[in-house]
Amino acid sequence: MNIETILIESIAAAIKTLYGQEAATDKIQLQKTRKEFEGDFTLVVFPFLQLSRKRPEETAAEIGELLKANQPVVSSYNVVKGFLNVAIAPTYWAGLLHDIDKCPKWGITEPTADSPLVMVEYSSPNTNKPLHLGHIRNNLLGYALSNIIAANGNKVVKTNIVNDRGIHICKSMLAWQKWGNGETPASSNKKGDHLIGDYYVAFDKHYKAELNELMAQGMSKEEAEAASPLMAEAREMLVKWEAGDAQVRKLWETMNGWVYEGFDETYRKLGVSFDKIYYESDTYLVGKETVLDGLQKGVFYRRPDESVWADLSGDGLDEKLLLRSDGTSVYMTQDIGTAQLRFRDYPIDKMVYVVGNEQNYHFQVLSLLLDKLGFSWGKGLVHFSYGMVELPEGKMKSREGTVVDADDLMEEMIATARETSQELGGKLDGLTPEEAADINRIIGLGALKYFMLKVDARKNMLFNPKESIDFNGNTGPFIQYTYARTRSIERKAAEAGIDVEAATAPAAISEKECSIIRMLNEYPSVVRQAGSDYSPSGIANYAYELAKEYNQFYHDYSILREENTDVKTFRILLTRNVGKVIKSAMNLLGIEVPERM
RNA sequence: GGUUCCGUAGCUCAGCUGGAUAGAGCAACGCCCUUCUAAGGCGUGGGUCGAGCGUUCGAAUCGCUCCGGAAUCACCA
Repeated sequence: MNIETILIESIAAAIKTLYGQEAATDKIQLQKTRKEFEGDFTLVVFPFLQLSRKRPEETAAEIGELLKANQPVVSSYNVVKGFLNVAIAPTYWAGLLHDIDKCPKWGITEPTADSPLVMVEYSSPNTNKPLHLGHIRNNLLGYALSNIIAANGNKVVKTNIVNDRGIHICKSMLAWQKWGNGETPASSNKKGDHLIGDYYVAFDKHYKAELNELMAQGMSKEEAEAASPLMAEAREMLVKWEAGDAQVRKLWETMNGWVYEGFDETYRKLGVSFDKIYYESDTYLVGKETVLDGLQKGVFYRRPDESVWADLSGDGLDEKLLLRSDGTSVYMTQDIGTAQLRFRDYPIDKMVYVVGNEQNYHFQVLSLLLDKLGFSWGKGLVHFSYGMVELPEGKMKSREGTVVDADDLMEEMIATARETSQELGGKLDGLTPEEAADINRIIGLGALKYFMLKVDARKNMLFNPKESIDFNGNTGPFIQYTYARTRSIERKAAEAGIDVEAATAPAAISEKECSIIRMLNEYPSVVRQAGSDYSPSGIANYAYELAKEYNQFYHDYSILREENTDVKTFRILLTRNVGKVIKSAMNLLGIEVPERM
């Protein structure tokens, strides 16, 4: 039983004894005692004044006195106004540290055979351009979220839906045909996704030139867009693609293949992965079938022009198009098809979509539609809606060339980590160049990942490329640095032949040590909270608080040079578990942690 | 216009199931490397928590009304 439960039960008993009435347990709220006061936990007594009919100070003192008398883990108490601060016996904290040490996966709940299956969709790229800053936020959030959900005892399937068909990819294909001269990733030594992205830009450039020319001949913008031969060719290509034209399909497969190789490299570098990838080229026809099926069942209706609609006015929403009058599918149709396929593949209990908040309305509609179509998880689907990453100039605009490329950004972060460690001097002495490079990679990406994850996902966040991401203060590297210190202490303790297992509770434990153990004790509930709130930032901020607390401890107390053997081994035990929890928290976030730095 | 989300220090952000004097980091200014890793520690300055009203013993936190910003409301994806 954890310490908070023990206290709450004792307090309930104390109130019963003192005032002869039961207090609702949810009224008994314990919080961490603020730093400026003495004690570990604080009880707010205001809610019990009606029962006690006494002044707050008196009430608090009475409860405190009874607690101290009846509950051995309570070593002392003090009262400030209506706040009862109770201190927990250091021996209790010492015992708790041993318990935590014995638990290799502290805070983590492993799934069992009958745990619910949660599918998490994230990333969802288009195959016509490389990944950018916005995708980085998406990928990091999606991956971290999957880990957090899994750590709460769920089976998790990470999935990615690749938008591999449509007019956008035809544009790249057409441009490559026209101006590519057979260029390949190998021939130009360029990542496949970047190569395709370049042709997408090339199309846009030629298309614009064409429009300008047509407008110079006296056409309006709309007329020019309708008359553009280039766009007509792209549309024609899409029709051929849908008809299964062998040549177009061949080109499509080749070029998408290049893109996937590029994406794989980016994903690998970012450290994210998927259990199952779906392609819209496979799901959009299923979506069409599912919609027609729904039409038969009377869930949807057909208009005179043959288009198919869902009427959601009963749910406070509008009418929504599902199939165009020419029978082709729209975005929503594809998502329905993807859902259908997934449901065939897995016994999904809950579906989580990691998609930007610009699509809030889309997912509101999707949830209703899936429910109407009979998907058990439709109503309860979670749209994990995250905010945009903004630049100081505002949103990223590919047309204005303000897009921050994912690969470039990662490289820059690693380069900055390298420069920083060189400036600091002597940091990576005695390591092979490979080891040093790996540490720089871990630190550079750690800075990037933590920067993205520590912010509440719902909020729009600002990224200033010019100021680049910090390595000091509330950052990934600070936490990694603290971890590296704990590992260094452990290594030295092992060299000295100290048996940490044999640590016994020393006669006295400092307040700082108790406070750190209290934080370690909190970890399971932090993980649980993050799981129910879908909040990677909760874990991130906890990891920082813990690292900060340990850093202060590290600075103010000697560990290895401590003379008292009991105290020394106890502090090493503390260190070991701080390291364990930091590592666990960072792993949940998808951030690696270096053994030294 | 309808809907949803966001407004906390100069900047980037925590805190929000109501609780004590609102916290970090960055930036500025001091101090601390003969001591287990200075990517560190300590200190100083910096706030009408967008505004108002309400609920209550108590509001950054809950409710309502404004103000400011973002997203969305396509036979685009």
